[in-house]
Amino acid sequence: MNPNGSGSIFDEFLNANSIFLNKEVLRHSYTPDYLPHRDEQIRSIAAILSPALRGETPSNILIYGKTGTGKTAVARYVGKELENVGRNRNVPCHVVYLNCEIIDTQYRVLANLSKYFNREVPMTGWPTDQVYQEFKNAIDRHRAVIIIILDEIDKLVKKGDEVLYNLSRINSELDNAKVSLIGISNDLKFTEYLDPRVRSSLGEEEIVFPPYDAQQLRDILEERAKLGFRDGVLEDGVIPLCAAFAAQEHGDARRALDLLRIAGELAEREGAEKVTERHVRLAQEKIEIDRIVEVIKTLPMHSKVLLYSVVFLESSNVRGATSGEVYRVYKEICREIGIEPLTPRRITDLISELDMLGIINATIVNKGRYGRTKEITLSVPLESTKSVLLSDYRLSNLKDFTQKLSVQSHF
DNA sequence: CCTCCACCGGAACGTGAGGAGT
DNA sequence: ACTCCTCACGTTCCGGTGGAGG
Repeated sequence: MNPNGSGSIFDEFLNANSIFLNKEVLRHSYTPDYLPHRDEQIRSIAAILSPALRGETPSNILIYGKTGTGKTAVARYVGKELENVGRNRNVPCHVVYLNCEIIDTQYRVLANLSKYFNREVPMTGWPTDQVYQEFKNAIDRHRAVIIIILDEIDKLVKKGDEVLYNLSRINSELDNAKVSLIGISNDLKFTEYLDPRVRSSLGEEEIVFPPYDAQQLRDILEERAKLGFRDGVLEDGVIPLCAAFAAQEHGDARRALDLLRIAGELAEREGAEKVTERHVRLAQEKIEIDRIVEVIKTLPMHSKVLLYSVVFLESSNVRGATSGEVYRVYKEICREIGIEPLTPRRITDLISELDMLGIINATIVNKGRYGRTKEITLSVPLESTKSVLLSDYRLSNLKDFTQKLSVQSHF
């Protein structure tokens, strides 16, 4: 027994009557066995891939759809099934999944593919064509159909379409193996940047995933909730509310699942018996705040200083400061932390950027005789914004600055 | 009705980093 | 190793603007 008089400090959190049965199924990385409202897409992908089971090369496929429309889940699901059936029928099919957001260069794609077929390739160092050769040798030893799923393929294209060109014509250089590609993109127009030959080869078949509506999102959540939560811990309104919030967010199932999971986590942390609509609203708020914090954290330094100027003015009870006022404070802060201020022209652009991001609100107002300017207000919570900004080491010594000037402003 | 404030925002240009080609 | 090109970020310059006050 520890000095606190209980077993372990984790006991309280390991308590048996947890709300969750299995939290993993509520993550969007989980591939469920049943995907509601995607039968049509599953069927068409299966139909396109079915030649693989006769040892023939399936057409390449491009899958489009916004985030959280089930593209990845469907592709992986069909891939898994194909491998299973192939194994039973003794027709070897390999499905390789690559996320191009992480694996985003030609070299890394080829190195990862080689690794999948047990060819160790150093993460860096070899000439690209040697890795390509290595990969071809690795797969061509056996008679097999290989499906390569390239998720977020648009990220790959930004760095040049050479990989896609090579992969799409690899079949003509192979004797035994057959390769076909599934590209997944949430950008409908990304093929515009492609070489026409790659475009036509890659887009032999195109499938669009429409967004889910609120009712469909409810079905999806019900399905996962059965596996993820204990019986009866969800109040009636919880799932519909999650679905409604996510439906506003262009029918994003990922968002809906996040909401449900986070609502559950919040309830659990409170020690509540049930997940209520209030928890869902709190979860919605938390997701929004997390997003803002992330955006602010990754802002360039001058934008941070600029935002801090707005924060400073608002904490001195100046709401709707003009660009001129904000700029003067900004210059002052720059001097305080020893950096060169940018010109007003540049600041105008940075203000517009912050406006676009929804962090501040800038509206043009005419004050007649007294000119024409933008009135700037903060549209995110003041205190949390301030603390995020101050957590940047370059701004950290502004804590005193706030006090110094806010004392002055009392005059 | 005219002026003129205090800024907006377009255009052109400069600069350094990073990638591709050779 | 070298040049060339592109791109993001900034600056300089400047024409434009809606309405309070004269």
